[in-house]
Amino acid sequence: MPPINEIISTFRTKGFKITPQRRLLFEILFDNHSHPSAEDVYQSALEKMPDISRTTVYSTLNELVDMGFIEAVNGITEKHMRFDPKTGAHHHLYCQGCGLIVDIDLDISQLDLPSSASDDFEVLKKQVTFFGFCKQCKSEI
Amino acid sequence: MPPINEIISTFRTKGFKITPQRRLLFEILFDNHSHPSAEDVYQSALEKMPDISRTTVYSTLNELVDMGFIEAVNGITEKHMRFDPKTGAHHHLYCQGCGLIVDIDLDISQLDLPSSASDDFEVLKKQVTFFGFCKQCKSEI
DNA sequence: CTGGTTGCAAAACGTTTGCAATTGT
DNA sequence: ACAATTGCAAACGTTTTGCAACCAG
Repeated sequence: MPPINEIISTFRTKGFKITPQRRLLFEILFDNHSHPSAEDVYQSALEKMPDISRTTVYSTLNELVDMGFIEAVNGITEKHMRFDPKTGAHHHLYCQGCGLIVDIDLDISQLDLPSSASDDFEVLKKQVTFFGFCKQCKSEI
Repeated sequence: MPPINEIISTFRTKGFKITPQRRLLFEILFDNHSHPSAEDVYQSALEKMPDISRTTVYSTLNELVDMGFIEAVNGITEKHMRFDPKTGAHHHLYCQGCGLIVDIDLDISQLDLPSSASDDFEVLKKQVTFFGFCKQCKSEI
């Protein structure tokens, strides 16, 4: 996710308006590495703006995804979507106990599809997910 | 997913009964590499058993997952869950156009968490997903 | 001013649950 | 016979939508 000023200019360029709600949501997401769900973002927003609605949170998240400023996290099986302001190539570690997601930088440029599959498929992105348990969850089993 | 006989014995051993519905669902899933959703399985089942209910499909899928005979596919972000009768370590290729999922056998034993992360985390499984477009979807863009 | 935005309530979606009737063993 | 299973309908949690009032530019 780029600096908030850049997001604001892009929104204005596209004819979107900058409301206090959107400004707050940009701030909540900027540099946020917790991979929050929409509900998490809504709860954070409520602290500073008690009248904000879920509708606004969902629609702003969708706008940010459409513009490529944030991404939905792939690779985990949860009932709700989680969002990631880190948009470059990276990977994730996922704790199956508490749902913790940690960004992992790892070079997998060597890793490629077997040629049998790659002839028929154009790969745009490849991503590794590590599943397991964090220190705390491990100790609670 | 092991032979259907083996699944049936395990069900019986656990005190579960073998109904025509369950038998049909086992057959639909056995050696099925299409990574179907619950709805896909339900639609297939309807063809042979027009009165089967979604409830039965969902509960049988859950039982099979609990017993480890099938797995939920992780690595992709779709609104519905997809199931995989192939349960050993393997990877997936996912077409963002049509939702095609193809099993990929790939050795990633060399691929590990950076030590910074691995100290605090017990990795049980690591999985690669290749995102992109299949031949057909590529040509339709 | 005026079109984009908000927030409410209601709908949509996949999935789960409570329960009475039915069935496998 | 008796517990397990089925199928219906209703509930669930997350996300989307229709719409009237509101507000940023």
